[in-house]
Amino acid sequence: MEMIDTLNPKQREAVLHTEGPLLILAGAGSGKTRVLTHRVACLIEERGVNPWNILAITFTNKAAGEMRERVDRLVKAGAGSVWVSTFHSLCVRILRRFIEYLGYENNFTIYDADDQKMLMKQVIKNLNLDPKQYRERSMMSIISKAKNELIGTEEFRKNSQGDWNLRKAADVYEAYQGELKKNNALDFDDLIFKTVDLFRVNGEVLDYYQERFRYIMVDEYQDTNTAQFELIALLARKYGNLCVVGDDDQSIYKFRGADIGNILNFEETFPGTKVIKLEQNYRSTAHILDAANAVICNNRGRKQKTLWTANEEGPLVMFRQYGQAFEEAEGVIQDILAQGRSYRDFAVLYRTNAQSRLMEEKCISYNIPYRLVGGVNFYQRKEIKDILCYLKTIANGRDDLAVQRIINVPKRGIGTSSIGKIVAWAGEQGLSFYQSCVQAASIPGMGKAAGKIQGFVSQIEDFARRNQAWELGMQEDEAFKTNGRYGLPGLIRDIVEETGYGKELEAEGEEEAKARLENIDELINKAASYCTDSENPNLNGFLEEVSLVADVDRMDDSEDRVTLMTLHSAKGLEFPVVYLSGMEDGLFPSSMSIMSEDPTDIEEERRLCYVGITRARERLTMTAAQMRMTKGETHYSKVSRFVEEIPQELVDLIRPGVRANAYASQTAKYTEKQFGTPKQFKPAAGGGTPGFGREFTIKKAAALEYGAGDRVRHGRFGEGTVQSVVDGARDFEVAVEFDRYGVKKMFASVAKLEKL
DNA sequence: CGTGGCATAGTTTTT
DNA sequence: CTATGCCACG
Repeated sequence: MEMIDTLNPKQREAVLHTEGPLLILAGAGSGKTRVLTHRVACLIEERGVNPWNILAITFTNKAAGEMRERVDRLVKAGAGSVWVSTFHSLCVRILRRFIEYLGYENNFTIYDADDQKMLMKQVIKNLNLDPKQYRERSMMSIISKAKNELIGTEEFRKNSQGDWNLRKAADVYEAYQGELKKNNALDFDDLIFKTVDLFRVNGEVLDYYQERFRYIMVDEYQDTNTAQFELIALLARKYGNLCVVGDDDQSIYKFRGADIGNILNFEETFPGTKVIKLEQNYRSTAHILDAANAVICNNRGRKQKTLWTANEEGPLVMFRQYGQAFEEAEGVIQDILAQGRSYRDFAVLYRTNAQSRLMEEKCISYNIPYRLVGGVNFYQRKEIKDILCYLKTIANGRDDLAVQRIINVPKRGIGTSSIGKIVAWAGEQGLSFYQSCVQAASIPGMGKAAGKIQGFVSQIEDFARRNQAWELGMQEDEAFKTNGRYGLPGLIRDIVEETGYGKELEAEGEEEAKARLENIDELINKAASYCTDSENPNLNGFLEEVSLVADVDRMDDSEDRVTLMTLHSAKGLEFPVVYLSGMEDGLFPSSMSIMSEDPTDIEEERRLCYVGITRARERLTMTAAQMRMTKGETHYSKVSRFVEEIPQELVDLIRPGVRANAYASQTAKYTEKQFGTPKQFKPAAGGGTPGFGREFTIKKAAALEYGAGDRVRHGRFGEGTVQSVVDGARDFEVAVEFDRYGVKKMFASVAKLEKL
């Protein structure tokens, strides 16, 4: 396994430790994906593990895709059998096979946040609760929290004794689950919850998957919630080969139920755990990393570790404060233009999606191509949801929500009163909404609307017939697969045309309608590529794939564009040049976290800041505005406390009325007096080696003039004693105990140590 | 039954 | 400020 030579000792250790529980604490940019992929390779090629028995879990499809690709490249045979998947798609696959044990049908549909909201609204209405007092939002978050904690309806009710409000919430929870079940639907949290449920209820199914997944790896472990933890723990219980990779400093999803305790207590939970820390960062310049460390070390309750790098110092971190928020946006955009590098090298990050607007406007006015991640998800757009609801109705008439959404879109003259009658009839007869539609003629008092409803039903039936013909035909005939005759794209086109949906949009004639039609075209393209890429394309498979995509997943980096996104979306990504905008107290950290009684709320924000800083490879600029409009009011804010936490000497700062560190213009240079020998910072050429962090050119010396025990001097860390010298493949790796900075490891050629 | 106008609430972050 | 939702009128 020659590729092992390219790993550093710690990485190598992590790769070779294949048996038993393993916790890899991987700092930002320390090459964890590399370790994971090599570990898979090691399992298969060195340990003789059947690829079929390996499971790698990630949080996003994008991460899963990247890992899949790299495993395929690394492993010659059998890589395809390794199961690389997100938590959610793993669970969907399991549930599609075995959910009948829980009383659902295996063609269940998956509800997204919008669907949940609609359903919740109905539930609150049905229970005759005051919608002012019981908001969908807060009810949903209570239920979501419960599910993430694996608290089912009965247990929730038990816990709610004594608290009137909680008892009401228990009613809502129960009714909500009842509706979901009636619709044969699961929400996102259910996917995990029900899978754990399944494993607990049915020992055979659990055993089957325990046998199947003898080696389990989990990425971004710090962001797992209780349900996910339990899922993994159950699966790993039999063989105990569980390897988790994470960084407690990058835990940023507490609001979604992520429990940082899962990583902090891993060693206690899994006795005999081997812990390996990856502390060498290959991504960022020393200045960027120092800034990140300076910020994060203000947090308590973290695993002690210090990220270090052998990379160049790089330019100072820049901080710019502007007057108005639009001036901030303007400043960022002009800075981007002034650097004259590829647009794809830049990312502008912010705390809240609302901030994207100003940046977008400036990009448009300066004609800068940009890619917006997040905000309104493609699949949440009205027209896309409409079409998808047609498809859902065709696939599974039991999804009442979907049917109700489209029954009068486009206008068929079926109004709220008719729909009310259908719902009532369905309730009386114990039918689904759609079944009730089928019987429209027998519903009392329906009148003229009955014919219209029947028209709708026969249209759906017609589509369903065509789809069935395609799905059956496809299995016998390869040509069907590639949309040669009909297929999914054809079905969507027919829906748009035959229902009059397209006509209705065209009739509007507005700019917006045109954009909608284009979006539908994009959906058709998506369907076409699904049909070609998928082994066994079918309608349900398509709906499933579509319901599990996040926005980052769709981020294609082939085009040369500036990336705009939230700090949360940026996790796991890296860019040569990063802007952290809106560095204002009250915005980042958010006022919620500042007001909060719980001091760990601020710590979560700080971790978010740490994530943001460590996305940058070469150049980091933080910006803030003194004034910003929110809810129609101008707010004045102070500079974010996180900025203040960065030592002054690391920052090139400009703010109205204040100057420090002799402003050094766009191409930062840095002051000799502070850092000793100035180094020429040369940004590596854009689009370098894909995937793994940038490394600056290293020339290995033939031999070193110093050895263990010698006193040496370093440009930045001062004097120290050499602890060890390891002759690595590419360079000597030297560990030095500095008098003032503690132990640091570094590459000899980069560190340029001077023997005393 | 559909539309247009007005009132109100809302901002964290998302698989 | 903006998006959504509700109500009243045609």
